Formats: sequence, structure tokens, C-alpha cells
Amino acid sequence: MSEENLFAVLRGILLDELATLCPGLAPEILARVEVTPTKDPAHGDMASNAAMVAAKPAGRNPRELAASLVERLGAQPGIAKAEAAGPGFVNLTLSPALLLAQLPVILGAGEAYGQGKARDGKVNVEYVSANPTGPLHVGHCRGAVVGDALANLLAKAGYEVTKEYYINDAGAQVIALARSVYVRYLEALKLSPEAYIETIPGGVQYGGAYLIPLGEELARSHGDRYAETSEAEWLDLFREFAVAQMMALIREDLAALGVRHDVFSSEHALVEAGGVARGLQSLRDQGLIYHGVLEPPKGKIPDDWEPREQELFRATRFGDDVDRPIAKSDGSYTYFANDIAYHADKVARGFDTLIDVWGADHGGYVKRMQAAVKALSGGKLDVLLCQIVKVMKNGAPVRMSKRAGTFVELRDLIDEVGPDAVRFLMLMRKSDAQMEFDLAAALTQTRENPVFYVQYAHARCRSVLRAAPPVDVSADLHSLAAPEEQALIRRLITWPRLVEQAADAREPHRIAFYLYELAGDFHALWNAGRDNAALRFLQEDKPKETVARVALVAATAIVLRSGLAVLGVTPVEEMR
RNA sequence: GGACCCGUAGCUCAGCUGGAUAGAGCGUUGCCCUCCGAAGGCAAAGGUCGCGCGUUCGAAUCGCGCCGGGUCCGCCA
Repeated sequence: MSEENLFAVLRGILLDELATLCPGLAPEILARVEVTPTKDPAHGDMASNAAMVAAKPAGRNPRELAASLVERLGAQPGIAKAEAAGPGFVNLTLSPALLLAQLPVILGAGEAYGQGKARDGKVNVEYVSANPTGPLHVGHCRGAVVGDALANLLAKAGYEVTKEYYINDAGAQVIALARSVYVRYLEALKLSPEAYIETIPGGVQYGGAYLIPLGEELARSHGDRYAETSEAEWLDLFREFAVAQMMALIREDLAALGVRHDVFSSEHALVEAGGVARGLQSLRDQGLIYHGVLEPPKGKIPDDWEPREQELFRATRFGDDVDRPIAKSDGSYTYFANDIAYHADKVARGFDTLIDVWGADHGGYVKRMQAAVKALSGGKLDVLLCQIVKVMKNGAPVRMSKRAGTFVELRDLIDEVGPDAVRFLMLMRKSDAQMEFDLAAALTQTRENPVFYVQYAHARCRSVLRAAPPVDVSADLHSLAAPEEQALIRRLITWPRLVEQAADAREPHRIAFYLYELAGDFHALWNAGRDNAALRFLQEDKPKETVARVALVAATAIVLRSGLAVLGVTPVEEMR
């Protein structure tokens, strides 16, 4: 694959010149040299900080070094103009030919444009991982979308990515689920569940109607065989059945959102296979597990606090604030112990980069898990915390009350605004910032709705292309000189760089913002054609200009599709 | 009491890992369109980047201390 990232190309050229001017610069210094798009067209197409970064170590004045670089760069074939500016920036204006030559590159690559070269390392992105105790609710939505888009983004950037869902099917909650299903089973048999409910510690935990069909199904297949028996007789059966049914339900919800995981890992299976002891062994071998008593939390002390000896993981050695318990007082493992084992399992499966997408309520859990992964493999765990989403309607918060029946389930949200809007709008915010999701705004068909705006841009491209002569990759493009056309081309060529940067930063929201800006550039060109008929794409009497513009429109459609694919949003052919 | 996240225009939010005059949408104001490429278009006003020190050629961005909002804090997962 030829280098699609023009910024990387120019950076290479610049580094060569810099090496000639200042031999022997340390790699750390060179690594800090950037070539970035300019904000102000007066600064040319690209700008570099090279002179400012290298000046000090090279013992030179930044402005003077910039001037030397400019002198050499100005002679390069693809560079029309090089200028030193400000405190020592090197501003580059590319030759029109080099800029235009990127359009055939885009057309040739198609949607693969921006695809990074294969990178070393297998990445595992774990997201959603909701307890299998009921349908997904809106609280799960953001993590689902962010995780899915991040995984797509990393794949686009060249990583080998696995999308994974961790099924928490081993703890007290799925036992509570089984008991709740048993109540529905008794009801299905027309038996009174009251006496049984009395015996459930904490009562019926999951009272939702979605468990009724499960009770009916069990009554159908097993009759009253378990009606009078002890819990030990039916608990495993009911639990397994319920978990399987709930996972089917969850998968349907995910499918409605366009989310598809490659791997579903069961905590229960891991525990059954003795994975926990195995996972902890490496920590034991390193002497990182010991029996000890934790200090009480400073300040507010829980009412029932008393010093207690526990089996602890030495998390403090890896940056955590306190050591963390891996066993409860009854000797059974904590959730943390299971999670250590699960992450050890991911490491054992050959993943060298682990990424977890969690809700903000798990923020306090990040350090200990990162500490565990560091201890297990020396590798790094990245955690994306997704902050709360407030659902709004016309400026007022939508009450999420189960009793009122409003917007509890993810399905409600998807049914109201559609999967494309849900996905795109969830990605219009940094994941670690709280956000408001406005249902009314999600449905408007104006610029204020980014989904609409971007899809509309694509639809407009397609509508032009349907009426246009076939795209010609070798078209003469010199007529593409209007400011709006140039701005669009400049935006298009930043796509490969953006993919790389967004992936490195683990920030899929940057893709959404880029698409919004790209759509803005395209709409601006479209609008310019309204005032000035000479700028319209299809010119009956000017075949040469028409062919050039068709190439530009086709390239725009390609990049829009390429970006929408990362977000998992449909590139519609026309607006309806 | 402590940990983590956030604080940028009236509102909702970006700001490319420290760069040049801090941006977008909505809202506001003004003009244009109503013979169609208008589910509009152009333009303007609007900011002590929560506050204060510090690091440096240079800080919205990094460090420390406050203030405000959120999440969480040993046998829940």
C-alpha cells in the first residue's frame, strides 16, 4: 500500500532535512516533531513545530532554524511554498498537483481509504458486559456504542481487534434471577408463590414481566416436577435456562443497535473450569497475595466496619491506593478475583492490548484492575469510562421510571429515534464527559442534528453521482480551484491521519466530529453552486469540469462512507 | 476524609496529547431567498477557558492548592 497519509509523507521529508541540518538529534526529540493541518489558510496547508522542538537540543535559534528548513523545503517538488512564521513554525503550502493527486488515491482505495497498515499486537475490546438479568436499559447504551465504534476504529487503524462481552453469570445476581424465574414458574402452574417468596432472602429481585414467558416455558417442558422440590433440585437448571434466555434477549437488543460481538465469555464457565485459581497462581508465585487486615477508610467509616483478616492482592505495588481483597470472609472469591482471572485468560489468549469500556459507576475499580493486569502480564489495560447520559426532551429531563413505563429500556430509545441517531449522537461527546441526549433534537432534519446533516451530505453525493457520467480515476482535475473545492479536498486528505490519531487516543468521538465538518464543507460547496451556477457539479457544456467535480464528489462519498462505517451508521442513498 | 471524571460563548459541546488571533451548533441580531441545487443561505455580536500560584520560548491543555458538579469508597457484581 502506498502511503495515504500525506502528513506522514511530508513529515518524513521534513525529518530528512532536519537530520541534515542538525545531525545527531535524539530519537525522543524527533518523535516530538509534528506536521499538522493548519487552522488558518493563511498558514498554508500544513505546519510543523520542528524548528521549535529541535532548536534547544541543537543549540540553535528556533526562528533561524525554521528559516534554514524553509530554504531547503522550498526546493522540494510537492511543496509550492515554505515559510517560517511566528515563534518558529514552518508553514507549507502544497503544490496544487500534489493536493489533487490525492483524489485518485481515494478513488482507487475506495472505502479502504484511511485503513492503517497492519500493526503488531492483538487488541481485545470488552464492552457492554451487562449482567444477564434482563433487557439492556439506556444506561448500557453509551458503552455499547462507544465500545463498538472504538473497536471499529482500532481495526481501521490497522490493529487486529476482537470485540468481547463478559457474561457475569456466576454471582449472587444470577441466583436471584433463577429464584425470580422460579416464582414465574409457580405462577405458570397456577400455584401460589407466596410461601416460596417468603423464603427468598431479599425477596423477588427481578419482578419484570419479561420473565413470565420463561416461567411458562419451564412449566411446559417440566410440568410440576420442581414445584415441591428443594432449591438444590432446580437452581442450576433454572439459572442456566434463565441466563441463556436473557443473553438471547440482550443479543437482540444489541442487534437492534447494530452491535455484534465476536466473543462472549462466561464467568461461570471460567469458574467451573478452575480458571480463578489458575489466574491467581501467577500472582501467588510473585508473592503478591497475602493475608492481612485493611485500614478502615479515612473519614466516614461504615457503620458495620470492623478489622478483619482477608486475602489481599498487593495492588499498591502497581499504583493502586490500597491493597484489594480477593477472598470474602467465607473463603469464596470476590468478584475482583474472578475478574483478575478473566483478564489473565484474555492475556493467555494472546491479546497484548486490553481495553475495557465501563460505566462511570465503576470508576473506583479502574486502578485495581490496571494494577492486576500490570502484575499479570506487564501489559497495559486501558479503561474507558462512560459518564451518565441524561435523556432530555425539549430541554426537560425525561423521567426514567419503570413505573411510569418511560425510557427504561434501550429498545425504547432505539424505537423512538432509530439506531443511526442513537449511535451517532452518543459519539458526539467525549466518553468521559457527561452528556445530554435530546430526543427532539435527534429527530430534527436540520444542521443542528449531526446524523441528519452527515447522512444528507452522503445522500446528496449519491444523488449527483446517479445523474453523472461514470467516475474517471484518471480525470484531469486542474479545474478544481474554487475555495470551496479546495477546502473540501484539504479536509478529505486529513482522513488517514485522523484515523491514526483518534485510534491512538482511543477517542471514537473524533470521527463523528470529523464527519460533521466534512459534511459542512460539502454542503458549503453545494450551496455555493446555488448562488453561482458555474460551481454546480454537472455542467452540460463543460465535460472536463464535470468529470473533475464528479471525481471530487465520489471521493467525498467514499470518505463519508468510510467514516460512517467506523461509527456503525448507515450511509443512506437518499433522504426519505 | 480519600480516589477518579468534569468545569471553555446565554445553552449543548469541540479544541488534533504544550503551539500562532480559542471553534461549531442552537439561541440572539441584521440581510438574502419565496421564477428551487432553500427539509434554507450569508453575516455580526457574544469569552478574565471555574479561581490562584507554578513549570517554559509558549498553557484551555502539564504540576500544586482551593471552589463547584458527578461517580465511587472492605465480604455487590
